[in-house]
Amino acid sequence: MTIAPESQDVEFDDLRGAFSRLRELGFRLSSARRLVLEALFATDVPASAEELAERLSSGGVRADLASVYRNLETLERAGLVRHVHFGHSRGLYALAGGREREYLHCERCGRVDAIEPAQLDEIRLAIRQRFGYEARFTHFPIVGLCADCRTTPAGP
Amino acid sequence: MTIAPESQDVEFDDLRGAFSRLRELGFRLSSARRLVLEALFATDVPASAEELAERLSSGGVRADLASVYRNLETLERAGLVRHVHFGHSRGLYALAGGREREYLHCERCGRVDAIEPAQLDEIRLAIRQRFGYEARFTHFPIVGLCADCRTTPAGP
DNA sequence: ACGCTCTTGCGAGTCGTTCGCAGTTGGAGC
DNA sequence: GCTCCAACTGCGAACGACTCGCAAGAGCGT
Repeated sequence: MTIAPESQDVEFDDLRGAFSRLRELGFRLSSARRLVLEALFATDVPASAEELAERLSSGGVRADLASVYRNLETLERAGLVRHVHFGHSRGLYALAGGREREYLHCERCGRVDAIEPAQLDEIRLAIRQRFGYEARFTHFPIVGLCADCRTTPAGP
Repeated sequence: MTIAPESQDVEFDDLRGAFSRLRELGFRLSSARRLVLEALFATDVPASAEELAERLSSGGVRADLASVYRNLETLERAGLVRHVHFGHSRGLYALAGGREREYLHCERCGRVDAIEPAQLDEIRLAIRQRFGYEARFTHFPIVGLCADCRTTPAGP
């Protein structure tokens, strides 16, 4: 999968905004869809499809994993959601729009820093000037050694 | 998978160097192993495990895909090989050491630029100063829009 | 309230990668 | 050069993370 058709950058700051954005694009606001969005608005930590499915079904709503995947794909096309990969882990889903973050990941200790896109603008600019690319660290994080691991002698 | 135990950065510039590095670490130089390394030295384009397996068997050597994976893992532990991911594609393997490259990937047109690590040092420095991370774009590339795609109106 | 379509649950399938195991082989030591 | 044994191999089966096909169900414009 690459990034989907409709997914221009969208701004929205709350559930309502996300809902109406969905409708604008002609998608239905099924209850599963609504609940997935609510679950994502309720946390700042990216969640896997499985976690989201569990959250829904523990909230009393039947939630088939395949449907959760289909819904996440829809939400991603609508520009409301994004997913990230850390290492070789499964995809983790988080809100896009005003809630979008970019990530730094330490490959030694597993630490993840979620940062506001604006904080990366300087680096984005340097990359653009040197290589012509407008970079985004949303799907793949910036990977490396964090300050602690960098200064600690390589353990096993 | 994260990065493996022995895989400190290693320098080596030819097959011999790679062979002796392997032996130093107590790994055997099986013919399959030798051929995988030869195949990687013969190209600059990262190759999938399957492609490597085919290359071996078309060279007359039986090459089970599972063994190729195991060998690539060994070579990766030895610091001789790395693998990259572009988008959601399978892992692609390439030489490390003096032949190591870092990557830029356009998420719109699929273009990949392989660049010498030194060319990224300025950006690496900026990231380290701001966030403390020593970044490496070897496992995950820098993802974004290349200059062409950036200036072309979004097509479908 | 109706009906067209979009969505859903379920079961089965795919793809890339890994595992278990029994047989094979590289290479250190003689 | 031969022996021996841990390291390696092929094979088949398993794995996790998705994805698909289909028949049944549910939004929502009218």
